[in-house]
Amino acid sequence: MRFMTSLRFIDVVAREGSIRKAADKLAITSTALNRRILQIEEEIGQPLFERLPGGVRLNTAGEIFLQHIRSQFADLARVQSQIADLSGIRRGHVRIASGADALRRFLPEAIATYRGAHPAVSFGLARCYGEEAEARLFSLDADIALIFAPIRAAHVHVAATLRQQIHCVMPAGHRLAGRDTIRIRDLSGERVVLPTAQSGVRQLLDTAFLRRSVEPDVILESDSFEFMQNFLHFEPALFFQIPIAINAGRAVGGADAADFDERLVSRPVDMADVAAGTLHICHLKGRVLPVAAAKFLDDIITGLRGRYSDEVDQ
Amino acid sequence: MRFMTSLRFIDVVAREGSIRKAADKLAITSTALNRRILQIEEEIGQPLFERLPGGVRLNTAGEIFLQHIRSQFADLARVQSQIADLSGIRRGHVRIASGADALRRFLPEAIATYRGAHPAVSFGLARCYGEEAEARLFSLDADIALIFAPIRAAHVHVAATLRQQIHCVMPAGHRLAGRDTIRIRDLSGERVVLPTAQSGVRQLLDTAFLRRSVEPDVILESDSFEFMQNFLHFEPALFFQIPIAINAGRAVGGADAADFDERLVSRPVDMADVAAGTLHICHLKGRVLPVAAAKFLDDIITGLRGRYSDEVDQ
DNA sequence: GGCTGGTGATGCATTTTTTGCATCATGCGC
DNA sequence: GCGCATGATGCAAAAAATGCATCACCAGCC
Repeated sequence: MRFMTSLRFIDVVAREGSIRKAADKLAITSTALNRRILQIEEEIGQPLFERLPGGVRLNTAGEIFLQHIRSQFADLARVQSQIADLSGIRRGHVRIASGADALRRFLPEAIATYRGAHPAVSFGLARCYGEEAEARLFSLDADIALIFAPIRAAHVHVAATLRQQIHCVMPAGHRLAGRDTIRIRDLSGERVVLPTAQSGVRQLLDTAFLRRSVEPDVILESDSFEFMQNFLHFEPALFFQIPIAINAGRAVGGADAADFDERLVSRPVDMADVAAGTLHICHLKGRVLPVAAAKFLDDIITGLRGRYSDEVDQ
Repeated sequence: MRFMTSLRFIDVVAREGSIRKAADKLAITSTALNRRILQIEEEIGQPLFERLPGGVRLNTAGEIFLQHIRSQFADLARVQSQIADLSGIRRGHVRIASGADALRRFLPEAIATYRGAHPAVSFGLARCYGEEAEARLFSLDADIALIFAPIRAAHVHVAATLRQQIHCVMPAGHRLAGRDTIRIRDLSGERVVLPTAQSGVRQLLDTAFLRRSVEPDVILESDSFEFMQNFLHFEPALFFQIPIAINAGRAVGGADAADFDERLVSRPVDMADVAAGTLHICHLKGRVLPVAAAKFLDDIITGLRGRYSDEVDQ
């Protein structure tokens, strides 16, 4: 879009914090970029950046204007996708910010299914924790966010929630594998593998450990569920996931979960010990999503309701 | 705003229905304008106009895109007003679409009061009937609408309502001037002056006449309240208004309404005959108004609540 | 105190883009 | 069929954006 280049430039300058660096990134000279910015500032009637010896930084007016620019871009994308939709083929690009839980099985399957119906739609996925996911919604770098943690910011609209009980995953031969449910007191002294402190699963577990005064033997912390799961093949230990991370939305069980690692079993942690967490499926409040994103959002919500019925709220 | 000229051009072409006419209006040649449009269509990837022998007309994609353009302009205005507000002085331009009722006394006073506090804010007023006012909100040609009629469109957000009983205005010496309230049956055969059929007041009256099988002697129809009121000085007749049109929001009475024409008196029409109408104060649903418009809206609503207390709803 | 390495701003020549004129092709109304 | 309107296009002139070289400024550092 030719007529938005100057605006895109401002966005890049703001992100880079320097006109010269931004010019490099944009493959133009710093002087051309500088003059575009000066021109826009003149048209606005006020400077948007404060000039520091080490570069530039947005002032308050700039912050307001940048937010406007980003919303314009997002809205243009929506309009383009809507126009493309007129010709029958659904086009577009859907940007998702997701925690590590949903991207294991659920999102790959959901995206593949959607792309089966609409091959012209492309996807972008950023793996991040709740707070960053919310920030991405706000800066319009993401259309949809899947957050397994409480929602902090008021600008986030929760389109649907999915209650998820924490499950304990262990080697098939583990002494706790015979239980139907796992109690927190069973974990005392057990070797456990935990997600990092920012993770929603970890926060629920930490609360439970504290409340029951249980101190497990934490032998590994990681932000990668895949790594932790593979680790269990080499050293017997317990680790924790929510159902959606274990198999793409089907009921959790032993043998019937075909795509789940056969050498591992998962057992729910007793609800009396650990409260169920909530997966929030969100977008930015007040925003009209592009057609592709809106339909994808619909699809995953109806898909989840079909599989989880009771646990999905809207 | 240099970077939006092409978009503004599209808006003008769409309104004019012809590239050449639009080019005249924009003081450029038709070829330059034509090429700008071709360029944008190429960037979008689809034509926005269909070419007819007598000019151009938006196609579906064009309709979508034009709506986007208008919302961009409105949003830019909001951003500019917000940025200007940073410097302490409130600037901006508020565009109001109002029926003839509110612009008699209420709006002039409200605008003057507001401008007393914020002299850098300018106003635009378009007098129109309900349906057009709603269209103006939608096309972003108006920020705020005051409509004394039922709201038809779903895209209109009603920020506040004001119930208004219809009053009958007549020369001080009229035989009905002695009554406390006017009954519809009193009007049978009386000479009356009525607003045009699109007016909310007229619609309420027509319903009442029909229901009570009363046929007054309609000697004049007009869309100008001022004209009708002045007419009463030359030929005794009855005409009808709502309180807000008679005096800028104060209780309606005889002598205490100082700014009301002294040779005329107004009496409420009995509520058993004519239902009270509703003045709707609205803006476009989902839209964030510019600072100046938002504050003005607040002001008039709180102002009305102060005067009318009971009849104002939010 | 001066030097270095970074920043954004500016004058001037060059390149790219936009504009205007003249003209063409087309379709409606009389 | 003619007149008159429309939008599209080739080509030269005007305008705008760009790139180069350079200036002015500031922080950190020796």
